Amino acid sequence: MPLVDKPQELAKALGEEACNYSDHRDPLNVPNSERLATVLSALGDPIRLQLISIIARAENKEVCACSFVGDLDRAQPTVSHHLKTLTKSGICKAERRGRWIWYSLNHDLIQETFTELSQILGDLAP
Amino acid sequence: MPLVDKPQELAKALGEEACNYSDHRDPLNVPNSERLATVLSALGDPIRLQLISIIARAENKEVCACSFVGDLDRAQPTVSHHLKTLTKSGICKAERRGRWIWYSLNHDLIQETFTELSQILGDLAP
DNA sequence: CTAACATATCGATAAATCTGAATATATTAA
DNA sequence: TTAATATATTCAGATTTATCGATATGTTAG
Repeated sequence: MPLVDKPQELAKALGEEACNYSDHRDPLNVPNSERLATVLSALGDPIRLQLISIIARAENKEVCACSFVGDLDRAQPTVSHHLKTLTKSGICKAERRGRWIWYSLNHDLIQETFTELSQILGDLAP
Repeated sequence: MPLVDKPQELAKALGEEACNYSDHRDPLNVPNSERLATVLSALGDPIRLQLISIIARAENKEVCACSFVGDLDRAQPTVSHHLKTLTKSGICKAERRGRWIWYSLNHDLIQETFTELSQILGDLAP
């Protein structure tokens, strides 16, 4: 942290090339950054990305939990743990039908997350 | 994990409503899921999202490291740690100029990540 | 060279996360 | 009700991550 309030002005006064230290007003606020981070960190795991990919490729866009375990090199409680992370973050919806529980993607949340990230990043997002 | 190979066929044979257990071929492969997860988990932290937002909003799309510390409620080594995470994941580029180090966003990587996620998710991405 | 500054790294601690064996819960079939 | 099945939860250990004080490194000014 600079020891003077506005080092760039001091530097200019001294004829130096200075950093562009400036007040960054309205940066992404803390609640929004935390909400977004919850979704993005839920996406940021290889097993969870594979789970999501399996759901997205499924015929009816929903997959029975029993179907995941064989495909992912993880034990059943681990898969269940990751499904819970996805559900808690809002990325997945879980619906019990009889003995089985079906997982599907929450399109709206994912869409919103993409949009918000695009806005934060400015013109570089798709 | 089902104890029979194809529980849905067994169930149909028995006249039950069964889950749609099926082989999910070519799911997102492990190396790709790990590469994507690295970028997404780097994005999935409130402090790092704020860092990114500050860079994206900066006049020249680059920010001197000295400028972050005052804005984020974290000590200098913590900010440096997060900047390293962003740099190692490829999201940020760091360039030293004189005494200062300037951080900018790697537009290409972010663009590619968005695109890959969109492909995985099918038609629900922007 | 020395001092001042900007930033990174080290080291230690606390907290969070991943993993799976064992077990509990919920549902259905018999 | 009992057995079988599908899934979640509990628990514990291992690994990773976040945090920051202290310190090291690199740069510039004098």
